[in-house]
Amino acid sequence: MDINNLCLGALCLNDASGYEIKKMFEDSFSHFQAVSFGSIYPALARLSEQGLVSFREETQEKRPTKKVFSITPEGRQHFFDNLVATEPAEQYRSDFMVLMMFAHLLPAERLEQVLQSQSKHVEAELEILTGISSQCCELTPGMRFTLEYGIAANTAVLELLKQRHRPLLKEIEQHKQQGNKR
Amino acid sequence: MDINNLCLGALCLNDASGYEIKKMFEDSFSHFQAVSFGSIYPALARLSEQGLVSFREETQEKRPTKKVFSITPEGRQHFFDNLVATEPAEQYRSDFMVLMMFAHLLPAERLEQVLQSQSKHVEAELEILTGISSQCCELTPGMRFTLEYGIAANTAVLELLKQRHRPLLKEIEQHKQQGNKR
DNA sequence: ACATACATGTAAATAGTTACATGATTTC
DNA sequence: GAAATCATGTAACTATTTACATGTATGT
Repeated sequence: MDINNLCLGALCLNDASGYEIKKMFEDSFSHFQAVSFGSIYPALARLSEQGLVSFREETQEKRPTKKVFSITPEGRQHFFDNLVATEPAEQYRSDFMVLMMFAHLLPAERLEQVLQSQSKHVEAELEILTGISSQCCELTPGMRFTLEYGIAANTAVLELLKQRHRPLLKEIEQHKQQGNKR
Repeated sequence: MDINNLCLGALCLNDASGYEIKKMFEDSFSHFQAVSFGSIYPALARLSEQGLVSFREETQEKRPTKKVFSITPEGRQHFFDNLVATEPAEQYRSDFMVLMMFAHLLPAERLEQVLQSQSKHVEAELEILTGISSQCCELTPGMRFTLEYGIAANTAVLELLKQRHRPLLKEIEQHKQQGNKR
């Protein structure tokens, strides 16, 4: 799903400025989609040209004037058509996994750091997800499901990380010594 | 981790041609790193220029001649330095999650398809991972860990998908009707 | 005084993918 | 006769990020 449709999706939920869309993404979508100002603003300009969104300028006291975008009926239809045609593809890119593939080349202290850092990262993710889940009551069932999904995956890998942390370090040290002997 | 270092990593495990590196990636790394011929061949050319890999041409009967690359001691050092400095970052991009965020906009049949397709996808992934795990005995402990990690995550979400599939469809239909009444 | 939050936007750089070009051999 | 596997490589395209440019207000 590209940035244009992601912006339309965000505007389906609420009217918002480019800046606010970025925040919406950081809060709700950041776990599975990335966006930056450099892609949001050009996308909103394109969508506006195509008549898929409209905007009004809102002057604020003590804050810069902002452009608040609304999705138009055509925009809604466009988003809907695209959504229905979107295949549920996924991709997971992980340098952590690459590091583990080559764990036998890493110094023991570095490996220790890597595992610790990964655990912290997964724990933090888990806290954010459970936080949203408990704080927000106005979520759609689908949104609630995305949270459950993230919690399930992260809980499982966190348990694995805790269980296997120490044994793994030992196994890898043993493996290194076997390699040296031969 | 960029394509240059990924190629060095592959060549750390075995001498290989560009074509074979692609296959190695498809077999072992595809779950967490993507590569294509369009990036591998230029990368090998660059690495060769920099003296980080060397190659010999191997003529084969009934097969095209291939360039078999080997990592040089400098290449090994370069890979090692980069590996130690690599932060264990991760990113997960998912159109499935986007679809679920907007599940209340999807027709019931399409939502059904999406959930089914996701389950199939996770099941397939799980089969591949358990297959590698049981067939290969010569894996390093780190490599074995990456398999365990993938299996843990996929098992957890598959269970969730199975458990929540039917109830979720109902909840979303209810939510749609509530929205219409208001 | 410095960082962060608010707010919009552009341009260069990056890093890849997709498609193309070429061609033998084997399997269905 | 078509599709898949083996094999290398280039070039155009795409989509994005990063950095820059500009400015106010608030908190530390």
